[in-house]
Amino acid sequence: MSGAGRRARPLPRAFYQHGVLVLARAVLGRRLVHDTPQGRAAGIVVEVEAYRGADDPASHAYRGPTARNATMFGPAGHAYVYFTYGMHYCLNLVAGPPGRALAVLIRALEPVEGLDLMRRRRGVEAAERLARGPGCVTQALGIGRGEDGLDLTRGPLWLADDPPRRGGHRIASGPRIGIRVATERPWRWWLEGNRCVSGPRRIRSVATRSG
DNA sequence: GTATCGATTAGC
DNA sequence: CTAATCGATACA
Repeated sequence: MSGAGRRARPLPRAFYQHGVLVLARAVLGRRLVHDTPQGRAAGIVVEVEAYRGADDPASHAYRGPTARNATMFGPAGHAYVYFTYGMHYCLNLVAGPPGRALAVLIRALEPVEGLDLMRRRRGVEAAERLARGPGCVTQALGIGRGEDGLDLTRGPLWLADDPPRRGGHRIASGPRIGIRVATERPWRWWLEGNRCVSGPRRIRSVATRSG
C-alpha cells in the first residue's frame, strides 16, 4: 500500500523506549496494523493520549501494579489492552523503561486497509466513523483481551516502519495529542513538541505540519 | 458482602 | 442528556 518496493516491517523495540510524550509524538502519522485470520486492518494514527505512570492520577498505574495493568509495568513495545465500561477495549503502547508504566493510548485512526472488515466489525459504513475514539479503534481492528501483552515488534499487531504520514487525514474529528492528568482540568493538549495549542476542545487537523 | 464509577459510545 | 454493562475499587 504505502511502501513502494520495500516491504514494511514492525518498528523496533528502540522506537518505544523513550519518554511517553516523545513516543506519543512519534506515533502520530504511523500505520497501525492488525493481521488476523479475517484479514488485515490498518489505519494511520491520528490521535493519541499520554499517561505518565505512577505519578499520573489518571493512569491505571497510579495505584501500583495489578493483574489488570501488569503489561504497562513491563517492557516497552508491548500492547496494553484493558476492558472498560463493561463493553469497550482500549489499546495502549507501552513506552519507556520497564517498571515506569508509561503508555500511549491510541484514540483514533484514519482507516487505510481492510475498510470492509472494519465495517463488518463496527457495524457502521462511514470511514470517518470506523475508528474515531479509543473504543472504536479496538473494535475496528478486532482487538480484545487476547491482544493484551502482545509484542508490537513481532506482530500480528504492529506499527509499520514506513514514513509517518502527516496531513490530509480524512478523519473529520480533530485529532489530538495530549498528556492527560486527572488533577489538571482542562487537560493540556500539545502539538509539535511541547507547544500548547489548545484547550480541551477538539483541534482541527493535527498532524498537518511535519515536525 | 453491597455501592459506586469508569482512559466510552451511541442515541435521543 | 442518558443507558448500556461489567470489572475494579471503596467501604460497611
